[in-house]
Amino acid sequence: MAQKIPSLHDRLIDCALEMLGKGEGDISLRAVARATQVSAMAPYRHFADKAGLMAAVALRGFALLEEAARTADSLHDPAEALIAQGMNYIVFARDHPALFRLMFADNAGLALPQEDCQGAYALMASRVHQIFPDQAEAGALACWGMVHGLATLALDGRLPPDPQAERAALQLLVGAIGKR
Amino acid sequence: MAQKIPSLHDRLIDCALEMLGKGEGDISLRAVARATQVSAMAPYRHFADKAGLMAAVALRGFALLEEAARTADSLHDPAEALIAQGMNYIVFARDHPALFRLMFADNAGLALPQEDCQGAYALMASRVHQIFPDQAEAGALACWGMVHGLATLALDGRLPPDPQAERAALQLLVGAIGKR
DNA sequence: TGTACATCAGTGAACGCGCGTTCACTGATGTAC
DNA sequence: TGTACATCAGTGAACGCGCGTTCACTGATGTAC
Repeated sequence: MAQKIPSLHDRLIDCALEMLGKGEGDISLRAVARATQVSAMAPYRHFADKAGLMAAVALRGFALLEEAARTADSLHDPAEALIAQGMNYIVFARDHPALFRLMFADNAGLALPQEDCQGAYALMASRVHQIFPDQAEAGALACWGMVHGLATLALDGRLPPDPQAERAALQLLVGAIGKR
Repeated sequence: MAQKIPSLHDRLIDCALEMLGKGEGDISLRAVARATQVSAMAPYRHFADKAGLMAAVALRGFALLEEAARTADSLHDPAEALIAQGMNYIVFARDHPALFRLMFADNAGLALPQEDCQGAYALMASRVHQIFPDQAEAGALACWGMVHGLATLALDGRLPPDPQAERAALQLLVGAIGKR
């Protein structure tokens, strides 16, 4: 069977992801082209402009984040599953700081289709709904907010890396929601 | 009595704050100099480099944030005071998006003295301690995380502006902490 | 009081840089007849 | 089967831009004697 040769379109995204993975914060279109061993102009065959490429990269990021959330969600106990989701969210951010930042960079700039960015959130909201249907909306916002805040603070060097402390904070919220 | 004439040092900071207030995200050193009606080189008389000026601006931001927290903290009921602090934190971010982003931009870059950035957090932590001494640490992290996360998500256009929803999320956490 | 000198805040021209993007092009591949 | 043409992916030189920063300078103010 024929080996699938990735198109330049996909290779550019892969290279950009890899560069972000190496911690380079601001990546330029030219640098991505360079890393892909292609001329500076080649990306324009596949993306309208730099923002187009970055949007595609961010979408891949959201898919990865959703995957991480789905893995965590496989736990049986609902509260444990919710907490695991949250912890994975934070781990994802720590593991892919530059990508995470790109994904949540001011939405107005990239204008991604909303439904593609909400997989992880939807999973979280559905667990909250299961545990505490009375205040599902506030609970989901609370969870997402806390988890996203801890992730952001960690990336910005405002928190000592201490998963136990983060888990304790999450448990406080989830446990409290569950026990009311 | 002599009118105090602000030095260029202070005027540069003021101008930078004003530019950030107008929503300009990335401000260049040259642009600040231009706005202050001074040559591109003049800032170097007062700051070692661009990072030096930005650090000074960020510090002013932290002072403003602490002030906002202090105002909110004057409420009598401890839980109400804590919630008000959190709401003011979010309001501050919405009112000064570019400044807020600068303040929390990757700490490694600016290297601000830690104690000058923690006024608002300390106030929050002390209320949490008052309400729930048993788990003061996890509670403080939970509160800060949630509030910072909601603020960040709001700035990045991920949340519809809905203070009631944010308050409900906060109440869920604070109420739960208080009632255990 | 006058003079000589040091300090200080700000100027203005210039540097080198990497960037996003434009332009006209080349050569390979597909397709109609 | 051959030929003529269109399409497509990629090249490479060049553009204009704003940036942070350097450099040598100017002119005003303070200070020692």
